[in-house]
Amino acid sequence: MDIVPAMENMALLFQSLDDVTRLRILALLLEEDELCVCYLVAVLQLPQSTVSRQLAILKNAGWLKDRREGVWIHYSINRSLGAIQQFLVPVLRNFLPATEAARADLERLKKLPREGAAVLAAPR
Amino acid sequence: MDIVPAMENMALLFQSLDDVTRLRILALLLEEDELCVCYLVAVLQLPQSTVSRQLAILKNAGWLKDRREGVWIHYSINRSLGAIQQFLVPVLRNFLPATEAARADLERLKKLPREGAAVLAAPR
DNA sequence: GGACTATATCCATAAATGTGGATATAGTCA
DNA sequence: TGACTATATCCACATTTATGGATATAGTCC
Repeated sequence: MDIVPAMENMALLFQSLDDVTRLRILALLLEEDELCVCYLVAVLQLPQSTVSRQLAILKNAGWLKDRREGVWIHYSINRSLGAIQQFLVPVLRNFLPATEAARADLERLKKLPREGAAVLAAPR
Repeated sequence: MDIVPAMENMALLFQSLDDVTRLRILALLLEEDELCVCYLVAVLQLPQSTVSRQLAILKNAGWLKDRREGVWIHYSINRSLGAIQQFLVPVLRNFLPATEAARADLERLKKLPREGAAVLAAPR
């Protein structure tokens, strides 16, 4: 990783945003501080393997950070983003929440039991 | 095309930026008002079919505009960009020219005979 | 019309990417 | 230890995308 991002890295960064599932995840995490994978699976209504893979891609691209708490792994927006990403966050904040997909996801999230409560048969 | 861009369209927009060749073209056209395909082929040092195809993708994504002048077709940045693209242009302006690839391309462009002159056996 | 050139499109192929079920890993609780 | 759960990773498959040579299209000049 150089000081000046190479063009190749810029392309990879944009590539990390070219998938609807990834954008849906980012839209959710721009609103909610932190979400565990099981919440995301419930909200996105996609197979767990799919969600997990896309989370890994976003984390790998530097967008996300994860934190383990027992069995759960919570994902959140990385606070120390790269230079380009810092420019892109306002773009995402401006346009993602206005999309129908993001609106529907947030709606679904609000209907779920709050953090700490069991979502999908969480450990007692 | 809705007033509010759908998430799918956002993904497609980012996808149009996920290729190094396309970023190189945009970097050039952010500096130079207009360039014909033959110039781009000479500067990018790629097969004409490859350049032409990527130009079509950028044009289709709304980034570029083309103008025919005889046999030549000149491409330039579309001045009426979509809302998201208007946000993205400053990002591109900030980061693309600093890359080594863009610097080398501009260098190569400066060494070519100026517009109006023949580049590669242009018609007399 | 014929020769020539710039550009777009076609085509077959190779490489990359997404998908979701199955499996592996790791933590919790009794 | 054993049962259970959350998450990551594996795998086979389908889809998409990029590539560049070949060909088609269209304009220019004689």
